[in-house]
Amino acid sequence: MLYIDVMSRTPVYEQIIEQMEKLISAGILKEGEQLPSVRALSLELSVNPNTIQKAYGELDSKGIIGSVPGRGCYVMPGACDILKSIAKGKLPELQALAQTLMAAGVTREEIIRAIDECTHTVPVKEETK
Amino acid sequence: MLYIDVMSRTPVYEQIIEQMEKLISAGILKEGEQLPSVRALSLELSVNPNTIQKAYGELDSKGIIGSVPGRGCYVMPGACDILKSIAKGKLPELQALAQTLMAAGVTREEIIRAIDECTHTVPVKEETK
Amino acid sequence: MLYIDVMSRTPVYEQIIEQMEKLISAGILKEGEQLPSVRALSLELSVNPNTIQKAYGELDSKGIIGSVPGRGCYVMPGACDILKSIAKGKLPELQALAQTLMAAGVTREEIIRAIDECTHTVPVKEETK
Amino acid sequence: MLYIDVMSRTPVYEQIIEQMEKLISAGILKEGEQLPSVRALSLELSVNPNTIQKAYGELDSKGIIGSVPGRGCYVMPGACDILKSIAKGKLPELQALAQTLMAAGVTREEIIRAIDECTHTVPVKEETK
DNA sequence: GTGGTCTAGACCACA
DNA sequence: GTGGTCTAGACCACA
Repeated sequence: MLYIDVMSRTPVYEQIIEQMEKLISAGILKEGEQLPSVRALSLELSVNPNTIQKAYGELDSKGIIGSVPGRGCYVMPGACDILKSIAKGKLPELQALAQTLMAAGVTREEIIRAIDECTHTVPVKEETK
Repeated sequence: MLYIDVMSRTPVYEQIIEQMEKLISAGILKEGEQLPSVRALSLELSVNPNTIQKAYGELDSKGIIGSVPGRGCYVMPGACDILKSIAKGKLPELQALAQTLMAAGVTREEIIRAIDECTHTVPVKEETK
Repeated sequence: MLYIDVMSRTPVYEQIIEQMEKLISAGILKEGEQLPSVRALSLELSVNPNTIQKAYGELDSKGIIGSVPGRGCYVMPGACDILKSIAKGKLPELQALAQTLMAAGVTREEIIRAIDECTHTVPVKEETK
Repeated sequence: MLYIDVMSRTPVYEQIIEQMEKLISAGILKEGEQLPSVRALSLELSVNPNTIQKAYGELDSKGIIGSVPGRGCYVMPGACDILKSIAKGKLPELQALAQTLMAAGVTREEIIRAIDECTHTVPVKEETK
């Protein structure tokens, strides 16, 4: 269900958070649905339970999942809305990056083209490739 | 000339690198021009000389500045081109961010609007404000 | 009769205790009256019988209900008085909370207003019922 | 500076959080000021560094302190405002408690008296300080 | 020196 | 079985 890149610079617990959030935003993990248990996921990913706990803890404190001792962790109702508004909160970060690039001489068009490239993974119209 | 934010999470040496690079891209520090000495900058910013050394070292290894033992550091000819191509190398990072935002439901238009906002600080045309 | 919130962080058996106690304090379950059986309530709430057992056990050990093996559980005479004195025993908890809030700058008036708000659900004057 | 009650039911890391927050709200730890380091506090309180880390991590994610790797942790500007608004967010909890007490027969007056008792540690009249 | 991440493993309350 | 807390201790980047 999840994939961990041990060599990556981004911490394991963040990789887990990111992937869980994508699964939820994509509707693969639905609101109200139960997540794999800390121990189960720890075994599946060969990662220490504490690391899973940390990831789940952060998702919980964001209000995206609710963790109920003795029963498990669940996707909270409203999780998708929260995720979208958190995402909007990251626009300034993207703005900062864009500004840096443009300060170095990259043009607006080059930036937008890059965004469109990575984004139109799904064909838009007649790609006669 | 430079400003260090001690509370910031980005390491001091990176703050220095970023600002130096902006000064060079903007043509404020011209190619061939001499940089402040490690000691001078360390005093001016109240920062450990090692930290300045590290920033200059990285700029040097990128080929943006050249340091001549005994005489000082100079902006290398071609520095601006290097900076632009490094900037282009950061496009994937921006793509990753954009993808994350769109996965969470932020639209292409919201993203482009954000980029334009932060970017058109310089008046474009008739601002009848 | 009772409602269980599976997503809640307060344990199921405590939810049952709280609601039973409210029913008794409110006089809906009168002293001497019989409670639903462990099995019946377990089915009605889709909850493990052990959990009901635990809730009833705690009510029993507080002296609020009495369980007669083979015949069922009954609200004890004097239950309301016990509940009131237990409630008074929780005043320190409320004091602690109030102190925390005031330490953070919330005023006495804001606190009292909040208490009055949530409390005056029942009309204050002339109950010509 | 801090006191840990090992026998308490409230987790050590929460005791640390609560006390730090009180010190900040009270102005004893001022905004911008540096906190004791993770290791120093861990030694002083005879508590595992991870536990301190967890406490500091939560304060950081609330925006009350900022922790800068390699340099230390600082009280963030605006910390007191955040603490007050968090405190206001706890009013519903206090309302719930008050409702429970009143449902069991405790009167409004008994509750307010309790709050005043614990609260008037500071003399009420003529502070000719 | 500073904070951050992670593993290994114990023990707890709760279901 | 579930999640939560904590210790002991390693290793990392950064100042």
